[in-house]
Amino acid sequence: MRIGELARACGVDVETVRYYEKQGLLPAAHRTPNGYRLFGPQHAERLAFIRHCRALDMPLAEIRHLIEVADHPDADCGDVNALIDTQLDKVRERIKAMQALEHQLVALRSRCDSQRAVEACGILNELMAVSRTVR
Amino acid sequence: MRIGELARACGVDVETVRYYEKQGLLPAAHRTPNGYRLFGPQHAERLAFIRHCRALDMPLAEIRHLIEVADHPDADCGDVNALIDTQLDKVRERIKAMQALEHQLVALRSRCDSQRAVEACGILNELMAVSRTVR
DNA sequence: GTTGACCCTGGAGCGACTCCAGGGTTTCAA
DNA sequence: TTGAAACCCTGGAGTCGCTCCAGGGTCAAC
Repeated sequence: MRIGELARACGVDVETVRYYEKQGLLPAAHRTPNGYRLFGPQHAERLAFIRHCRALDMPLAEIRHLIEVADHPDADCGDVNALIDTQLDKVRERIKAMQALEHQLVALRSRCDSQRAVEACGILNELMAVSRTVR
Repeated sequence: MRIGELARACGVDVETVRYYEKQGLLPAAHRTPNGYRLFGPQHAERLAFIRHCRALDMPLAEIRHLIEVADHPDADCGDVNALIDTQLDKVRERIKAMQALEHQLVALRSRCDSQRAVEACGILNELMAVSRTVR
């Protein structure tokens, strides 16, 4: 199949497919005589695998690692477990930070609920006041 | 004060201060005869303001907007409210996505808890299986 | 006089794309 | 047969918010 078909099948942008190929995450496609890329089902499978990992917010470097491991069926899978654990830790940390952020924004938002002059805006005053304490 | 002192006072990297100045978020500093930047307390206040907004994960463009609004005390503060609301929506959406991610990763991790050959690794098998359904 | 801490500029690098210019090819219909 | 739309190619620049680097200058203390 051509690049557009592959991209559509996996819900990816055409440019992204080319990017993955350039980065070596996707094996280089065959070419038609006019230079168009030709992909097979194994490309689609790998692309879907990459997208699934990306949906889990793994960086490309880790996905590359995972692919390498998967290509050596005799190796030990401890690496994979560790990788998932690291990823899980990162995600949990980010959730915590985001929730703290949410609380701060809610508190900030409650300082001003009406349309007034900027001078009297509770939000701006709050932001400014915090700045002043740091000075 | 010189750039290092300002940076230390606000817990920012020196490079970051120069970056903000170049981006026009911080007004251009005065210079000593030898070319060193000289900052006043109003610079420190604005830098702290920027950092506080960044801690709330606002993009620099929005902070720039906020600064412009704050510089016109007669304007209406509805913009500020809307900006905070947008920010809050974004953060909440990201929290939801991150939580879904966490669940997926936990489910994935539970598929393999021992050190076995990659071939039998539940995690890799799961990732591959999902890829296959997309094909 | 030399060591170390500080300052300057301009430019490159990060991650994961996304977009663009400037071309060629295929497919379909009028 | 012509022409338009949809597809494909490459190489390179742009995005965001920094961070780092090379290659220099300045200044105070020992």
